[in-house]
Amino acid sequence: MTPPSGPRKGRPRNADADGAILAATREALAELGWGGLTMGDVAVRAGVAKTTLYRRWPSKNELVVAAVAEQLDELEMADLGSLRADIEAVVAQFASLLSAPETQAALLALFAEATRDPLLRRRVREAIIEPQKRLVLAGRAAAQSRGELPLDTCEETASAAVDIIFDTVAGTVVHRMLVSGEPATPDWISSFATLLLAPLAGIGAGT
Amino acid sequence: MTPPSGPRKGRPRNADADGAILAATREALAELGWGGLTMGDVAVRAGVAKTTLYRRWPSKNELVVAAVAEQLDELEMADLGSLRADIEAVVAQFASLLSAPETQAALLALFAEATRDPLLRRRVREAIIEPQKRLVLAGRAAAQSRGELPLDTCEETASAAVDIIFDTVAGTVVHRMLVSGEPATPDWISSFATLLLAPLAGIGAGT
DNA sequence: GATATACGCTACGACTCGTAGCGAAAGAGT
DNA sequence: ACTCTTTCGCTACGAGTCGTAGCGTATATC
Repeated sequence: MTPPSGPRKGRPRNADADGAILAATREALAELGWGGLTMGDVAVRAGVAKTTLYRRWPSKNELVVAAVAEQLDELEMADLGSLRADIEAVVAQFASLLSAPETQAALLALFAEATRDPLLRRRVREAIIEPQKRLVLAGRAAAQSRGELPLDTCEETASAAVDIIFDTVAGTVVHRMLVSGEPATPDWISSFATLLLAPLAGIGAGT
Repeated sequence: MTPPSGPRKGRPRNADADGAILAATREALAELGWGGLTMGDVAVRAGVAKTTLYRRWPSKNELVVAAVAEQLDELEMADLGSLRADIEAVVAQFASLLSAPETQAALLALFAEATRDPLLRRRVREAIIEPQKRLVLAGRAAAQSRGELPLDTCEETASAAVDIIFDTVAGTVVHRMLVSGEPATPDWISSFATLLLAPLAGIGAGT
């Protein structure tokens, strides 16, 4: 995407431009959608020439992948001392991110294009989806160290559990906020955490 | 969309064309994505002139809404005698529909465009999302009549429950199949049903 | 028949993608 | 100080698309 290591000779790239372009991309995507997003418009918003965009990213697809990936890297898993609190915190954080119109349109538009372009789909998985599974792994590990969850007995089972938990959390929150368009209120988050904890914590362990 | 009631005079519309156009739209959307979908291509696939498309739908957006809505109306809630079986059946049905590339690209592309266009979003909610909540309502009613679930005590609570269940089921399945790209195997469906049943059925009722 | 609509075809203006060429700017190496 | 290399902004271009308009023709009702 960007040159592996900064070029040694010649005029250096404007360091501020990358951030400005990615922010402009998310902004434009939110207002205009994938179909309405034009490279010329992004260039004007970012205050650079259109050729500068193509000098740094090879196509619209790659530009949008970068713009969305940058946004989602903000997520963090807190350790608040209980599994329920951790779940509610990360869901709230995720929901807060998804409540920004920039992120909404950007994420969905990208997923949509990815269904047709296998290469883009791979890039989305690598750059956006897989990195976020770290949240589930961190939350599980913390809960296990606190004795809230049993330790893993089988590597394969544990991996499958991480996948299904990730699908459920990400999918449900995304669906509620982006498709149904309902906000994730504290009450809703609490209900959802209860739903998640029941099968995880076993009989009598939830609160 | 189509004239409120058939015109009384003049040449009637070709009745077969509507179906052919909608099918061609889904097919083209699957192959080319939202960005690659062209009205001219759809017209060729359907064997009609481009002007015929615009005579029946005012824009690409409206055409795709109609194409996807038609596809999702196929879903039905079976009554198999137990809540678990009903859930697994409807999830499998939903997953089967979403495994078709036509539906995948169509749904996501539409959701993405809907995030920017409030009017389109309303049309999507009315024509696609809300009608499917009937599945949750039917499943709950059947389970209540079998004594598997308690009867509703509060109208408002029941409505919120329907919403959260719908978000969770639709969101998780959509996310797994469309975003992660993993198939919904019988094992996965069974695990997911367990996850859903735990909070619903209370202690000791699941299997 | 007269009327009214749908149909297929072709052409059109406005717009976007991604590329190419230009002169100028801003650094690194000698 | 001078050269070399890369980036920058600008303008223009070919190919392709959207959505519309006009034409002649087909197929129905009154």
